[in-house]
Amino acid sequence: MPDPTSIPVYKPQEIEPKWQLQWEADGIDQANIDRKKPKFYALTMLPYPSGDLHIGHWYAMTPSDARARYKRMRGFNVLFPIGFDAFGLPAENAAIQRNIHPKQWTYRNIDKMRRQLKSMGAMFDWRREAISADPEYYKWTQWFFIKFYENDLAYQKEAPVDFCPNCNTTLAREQVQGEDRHCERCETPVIKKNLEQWFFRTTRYADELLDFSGIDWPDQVQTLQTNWINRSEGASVNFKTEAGDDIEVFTTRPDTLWGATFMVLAPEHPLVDQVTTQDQEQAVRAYQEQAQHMEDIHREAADREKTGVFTGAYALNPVNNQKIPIWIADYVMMSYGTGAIMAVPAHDQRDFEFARKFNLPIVVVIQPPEMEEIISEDMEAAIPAAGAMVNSGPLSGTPAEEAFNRSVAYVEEHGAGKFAVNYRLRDWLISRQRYWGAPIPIIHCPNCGRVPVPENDLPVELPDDVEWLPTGESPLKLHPTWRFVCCPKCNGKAERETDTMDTFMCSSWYHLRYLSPTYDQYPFDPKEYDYWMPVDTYTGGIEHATMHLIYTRFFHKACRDLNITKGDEPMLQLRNQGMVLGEDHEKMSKSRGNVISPDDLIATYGADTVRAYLMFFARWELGAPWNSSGIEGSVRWLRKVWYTVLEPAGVEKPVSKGVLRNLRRKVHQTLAAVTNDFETFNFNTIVSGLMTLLNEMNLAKAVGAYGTETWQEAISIYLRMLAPVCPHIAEELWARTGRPYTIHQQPWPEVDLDATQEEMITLIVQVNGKLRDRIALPVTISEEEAKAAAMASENVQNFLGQKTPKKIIYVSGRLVNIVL
RNA sequence: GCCGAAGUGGCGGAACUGGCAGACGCGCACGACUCAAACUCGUGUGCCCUCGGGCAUGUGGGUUCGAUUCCCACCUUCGGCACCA
Repeated sequence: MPDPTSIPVYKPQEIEPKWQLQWEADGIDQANIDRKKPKFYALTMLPYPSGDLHIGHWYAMTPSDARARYKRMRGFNVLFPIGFDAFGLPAENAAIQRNIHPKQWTYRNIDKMRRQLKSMGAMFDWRREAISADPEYYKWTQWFFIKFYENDLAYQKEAPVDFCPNCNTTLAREQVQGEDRHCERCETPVIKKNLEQWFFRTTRYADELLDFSGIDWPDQVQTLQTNWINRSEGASVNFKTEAGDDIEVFTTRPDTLWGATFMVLAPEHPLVDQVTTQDQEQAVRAYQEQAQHMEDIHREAADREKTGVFTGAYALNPVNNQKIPIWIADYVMMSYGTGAIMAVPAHDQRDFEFARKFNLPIVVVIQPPEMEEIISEDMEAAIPAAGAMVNSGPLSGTPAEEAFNRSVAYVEEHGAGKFAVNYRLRDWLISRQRYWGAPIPIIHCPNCGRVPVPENDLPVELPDDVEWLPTGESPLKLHPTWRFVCCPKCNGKAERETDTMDTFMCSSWYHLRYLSPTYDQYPFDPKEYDYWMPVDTYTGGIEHATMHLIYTRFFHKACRDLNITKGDEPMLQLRNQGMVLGEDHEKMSKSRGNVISPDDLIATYGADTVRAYLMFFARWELGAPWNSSGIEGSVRWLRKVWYTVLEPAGVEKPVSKGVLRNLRRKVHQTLAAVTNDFETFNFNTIVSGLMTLLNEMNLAKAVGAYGTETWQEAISIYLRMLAPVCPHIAEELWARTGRPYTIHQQPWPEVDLDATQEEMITLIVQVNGKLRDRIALPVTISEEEAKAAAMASENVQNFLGQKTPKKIIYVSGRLVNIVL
């Protein structure tokens, strides 16, 4: 009998740092161009350096790392980089609250998080780390801005923008959330401000962004992006006021044009002042003021009663020259379409409600075939359905199918409008009135206008000596020297732009900076680009569906058109993980006190156990609540792995061939399943498969399989399957069983298909679809033999009684169903 | 209101292409080891039962020899959008 005390104890706290240092010293995770191998660029969304790596980071990154490791063992040359999204508001808030410079706060946090990230044992190539707040990084962020500016993809305009009074900065439309339109970061309701702001022309790419045909992205993300962009086809139609001013409207129902009985402008519409008559001026002003106050919170709540005011002016319906009143009402949004609508109360519910409230005429112009003739006086609601056109002058009688096209053709022929496409997507507002971001590299010159900073002068570095005064203005505006410069063109007195860029700008191209973070001739080394791009698998949270993931696609396409990048899409495959909730099933937060700290977990259990549990305990894309006792299962599993491999069996009797054949079958069946699961992101069944196999191995070990050739193969395959999930223990056991360093550069084992074949089947015997018996039979059984065996079953006979079966269904090798 | 996702034991979850529902793990119960406890190991664990079986995958229908899986309607939860013209 072996002496049990001679078996070393599994001490993850000892072996994990040991291997991490070894791997780093040997550079086994360094990714270098190697044209002999197929490349694989695996990317996990870069973290914000908040100062503490939380369990959500681990949950997102561990399976991504495991899959990258798996791909490497499959023979790919894998790039799996990491960096930090280091600009942004929290650093500045810390500066104000705790009197620490944002740079210092950020880089201190990065140091801490780098240590925490390393404790995961991920295969990050740290030589490629990129930090968006480094001048060497944001030099290129600024360079991209200038390229966009020079090619009319960036522009400045005064616009009503969403402004967070708490964060003291503007927000992109998608950073404003909920019915009360609050700031995504601090939940303060936003206000509207008219400001000169910088925008990127994302709308130019709206149509192309709707095309997902070249990429393997989750349906959910495609849906979210499609809804966000919200493309609608219709017509833009020009209405003239009696005074001759043009009011352009967009409509998706040009077939209802003859039913337009009034017009509505948004209260902020620029023409309102111009068209309003003297009589109505006071009422209009009052309404505008009221709308401006309301706007902040309630205006977009759909169930409000309609309100509005007549401007006193009239427009002419271009198709029938009818004189129709122009109203203003807050149910028309300045931010959508043209901020003006033609109102067709008979066929639009909102217009209907408005017309009823203010006694405006309702004219039916569409007659759906299945309805009786509609009398406008009797209507209780608008009729939005399609139908033949009626009361529509020359187009009366046009059937539903032709109504759209013929009415568009009609307005086009009469010069009143044209076919048009409208999007909900808006241009991306990138200006931020904050310090801790990449300065927008523009100089405002009284003579030359907006002048881009010459490339040689990049980066426009952030000054370190800044003060935070409670004025609500960016410290850059208050800096005595930074702001005032000479114009690069005329050398006259000029001023720098003091807005910085939205941090989503930095994260739109970080996957390119990873390729060559120290390269100083260009944002990236073209050689590296040509080898590694595009990203093969991108992983991260679904919350970025309508922000980062739209921006980065836009960015790539814009750069493609500027001959900077190649191909239509930056990331071929996208997968999203879910969220780890607290044990109370609530979202983890400090205030709830339900936060699980990964640092504590690795101190207690070791990284491998935490990795294994995170991959096992939930479906990755869904997430689940944390369970403190659940992790004990992973602890036991790895301990069992340890002893299964290292502890001799002490069984004397010779093992049977059947046991070995059975073991080998289980090993190769598991290998096939695990391989498939890695490809399809089913991480939880990878671990459960390995647990099941370990149990089988221990059964075989108990009857003498230990030490045989089959056992050796089982161990070799088992450890290699384990390596991506739990890299440290796999390496340790690989070394302790005398196998060559390093397990992480071993080939993924090949499935022996012959070995996976079963010799026996369990035939399921049903009577009328209900399970009545199970019979073990050789896999070679014929249909007749199987049916005969089923009929011979005692239990089946009990159910059969005197009856003769109507039909006997046979599913080869699986089941017999006897139908009475 | 519209769009999308998800509903399976006490819990997290598994189930290939329509074919044994509940793999794996947690928890729980009992047993072994121990002076004792923890650890570890073993056994059991959907519900009901007259021990033959019956009922069970959100609810109600349907298709089928057979449905967690396909179809229809509905309910609940979560996410997104929302007076979108």
